[in-house]
Amino acid sequence: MASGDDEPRNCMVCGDRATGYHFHALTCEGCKGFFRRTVSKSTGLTCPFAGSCKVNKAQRRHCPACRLQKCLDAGMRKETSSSSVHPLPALAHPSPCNASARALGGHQHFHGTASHQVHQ
Amino acid sequence: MASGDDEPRNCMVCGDRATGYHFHALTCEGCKGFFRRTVSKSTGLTCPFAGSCKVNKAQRRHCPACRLQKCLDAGMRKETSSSSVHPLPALAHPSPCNASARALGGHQHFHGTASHQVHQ
DNA sequence: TGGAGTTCAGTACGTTCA
DNA sequence: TGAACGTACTGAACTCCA
Repeated sequence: MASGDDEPRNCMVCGDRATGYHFHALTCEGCKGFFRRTVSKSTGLTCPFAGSCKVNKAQRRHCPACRLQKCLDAGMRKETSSSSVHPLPALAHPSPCNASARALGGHQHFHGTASHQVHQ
Repeated sequence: MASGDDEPRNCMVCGDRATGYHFHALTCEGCKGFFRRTVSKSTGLTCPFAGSCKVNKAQRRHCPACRLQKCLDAGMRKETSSSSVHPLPALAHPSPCNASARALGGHQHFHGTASHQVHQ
C-alpha cells in the first residue's frame, strides 16, 4: 500500500470513487455489481427518454438503460468463453501496458478462456 | 531433491490444499489472504458460539473469529516492528481447537444463516 | 524460488426503493 | 414485499523482491 498519494480514480461511468478496474474499465463497486447483474440478463432495457440521461452518483439508479450504455461506452464487457473467440484488446484503457502503469497497479491479467470460475 | 514422496501439504488452518508457508505457517491461499486482511484491522472478532466452530474448507467462512484463532494457533503472525525477535518454531501448538478464552471484545455481524452452504 | 503483497471476478447479505 | 442496489468479503491469479 503506497499510502500518501491520493489519486482521484473516479468511476468512468458515474464518477463515484473507483475501486479498480472491473470488466476492463475503471469503475466503482456499484457499477461493477450493476454491470455484472445487468449484462447477464441482458433484457432489453430501454430508456424512457432520449437515451441521454445523466449518469452520476446521485442519478445512476434512475435509468438502468443509460447506465448500461455508459458502461459499454466505457469499455466494460464480460469475457464469456462461449460466444466471442476474440478477446479484443482493451480499447478503453488509457495505457495499461506501460511500465509506469505498474505504480497504479495497472497490471492486467487475462484469464484466457473462462477457466476462472471453477467453483463458487 | 527428488522428493519422491508425494507430500500432502494441507493447510494447517482449514485443511485445504496449502500453497506454501505464509506468515510462518503452511496455509492455503484463502487463509493467507484472510489472515493478512484480518490481522491488519484486528477489530474485535467474537464467535457467536462457544468459540469451538469447526474450521475446514467448507465452513471456514462461517466464523471469522474461530478462523483467526486457528490461524494464530497454527503460529501465524505478522512481522511488525514488535519487540520479540525470537524465532518461535511454527510446529509448536498441539492444541488445535480448544475453547480457549479469546481476549477479543467487540461486536461482529455474523451471518447467522444455516443455509449458507457452498454450492460448487 | 518462495513468500508477501496486489488486483479483481465473484459471492453473501443488509439496505433501499418502487 | 420483492427486486435492485451497494458494501464487505473471499480466494485465485498475478507481480515484486530478497
